[in-house]
Amino acid sequence: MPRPPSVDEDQLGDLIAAVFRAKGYEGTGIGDLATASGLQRASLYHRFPDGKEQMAQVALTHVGRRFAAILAPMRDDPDVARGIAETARGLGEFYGFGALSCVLDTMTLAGAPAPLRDRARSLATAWLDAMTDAARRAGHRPEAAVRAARDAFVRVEGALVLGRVTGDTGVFAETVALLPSLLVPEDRA
Amino acid sequence: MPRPPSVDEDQLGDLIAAVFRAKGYEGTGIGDLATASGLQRASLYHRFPDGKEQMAQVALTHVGRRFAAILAPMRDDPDVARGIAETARGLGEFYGFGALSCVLDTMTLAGAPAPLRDRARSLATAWLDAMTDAARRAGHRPEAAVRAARDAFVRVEGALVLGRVTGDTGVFAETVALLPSLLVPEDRA
DNA sequence: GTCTATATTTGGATAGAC
DNA sequence: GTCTATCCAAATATAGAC
Repeated sequence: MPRPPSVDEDQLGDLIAAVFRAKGYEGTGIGDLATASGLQRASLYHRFPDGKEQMAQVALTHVGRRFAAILAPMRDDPDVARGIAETARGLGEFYGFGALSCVLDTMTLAGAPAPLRDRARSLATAWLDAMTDAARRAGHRPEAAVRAARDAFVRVEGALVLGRVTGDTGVFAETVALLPSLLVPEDRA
Repeated sequence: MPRPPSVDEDQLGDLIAAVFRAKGYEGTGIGDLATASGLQRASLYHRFPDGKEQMAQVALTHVGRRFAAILAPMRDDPDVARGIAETARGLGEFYGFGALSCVLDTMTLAGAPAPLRDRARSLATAWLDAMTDAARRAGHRPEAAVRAARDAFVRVEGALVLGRVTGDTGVFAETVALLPSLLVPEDRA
């Protein structure tokens, strides 16, 4: 009878994604993934026959699923402002309140395989589109909504870099707390 | 008689820094640096006997010098607002108008040697301090100056990530153009 | 499906001639 | 100071037993 996996697909995706997002594509070794997952390297190749690049794709897929869940309130809550606030909380938690990095940053350095970079771009676009749409529904004009979403993206990514470089996670915390005021117009907050 | 170097110290620092900033520490190979510099790998080891980590330190030192020059107007110009505007232009150019990455981002991923991360932090601190000081002299109160500087840092770094991930460099251009209004109080602009 | 053991390639680093 | 040639360790990937 088939042997059950020692870690299920989703757990494995989570563990792998954590390594890639901290160390980037080239900085991540199969040994790092083995250590993080509790599997031997050969077992990882059994799960992902196409090797490291496939493992990285799995990491991005996992992040995409996590992100979709985080963005859901902003997209679905009839009270858009409340949904945005809930999504902001989710983002804060997802990024370890400023202590973690973003795969969109760390996995897109020059040297990463083009398919990975493409996938990262589509993740970024999905996130930006979701914020733009929410800002629009919250009362922003189309142009202002696009700008607000870009601004939110820029501030989150920049605050994560600041946190990693200086060790100060406070700016990220403030940034996340500020997100609703960015995406919801003054007079609708 | 001693043979003159085929590339001088500063040129070499520039070429090496360009590779590290694009590919990060682990993503950069000695072969990449050799290709970029036109030297053989062994020649790089002659220049930098302590190997890759020393080469990365040289890259950071070079970036530190470039940065000092870019920050000079903001620090020295008696007309602070004018100096800030000039520094902003310098930053825009240094980052290839949004097409390049920042070493503070790419060289600080988990896995980079601690001394490198320390050096990157001190570079970031110097930049933040310079902006804080300028904002203070431009008329901001101490607390507001600190916040303005952090905001400027966050926006620049975030816009560079956005540019790398989505290919859209326009946001970085806008960000740089906006820097003076961030660092100079409304009523002093 | 996971493991131990191993093959193969890459990459950091060195030796020594010129 | 730069080069060719080489060493050696690390990393990706594979083979085959359980």
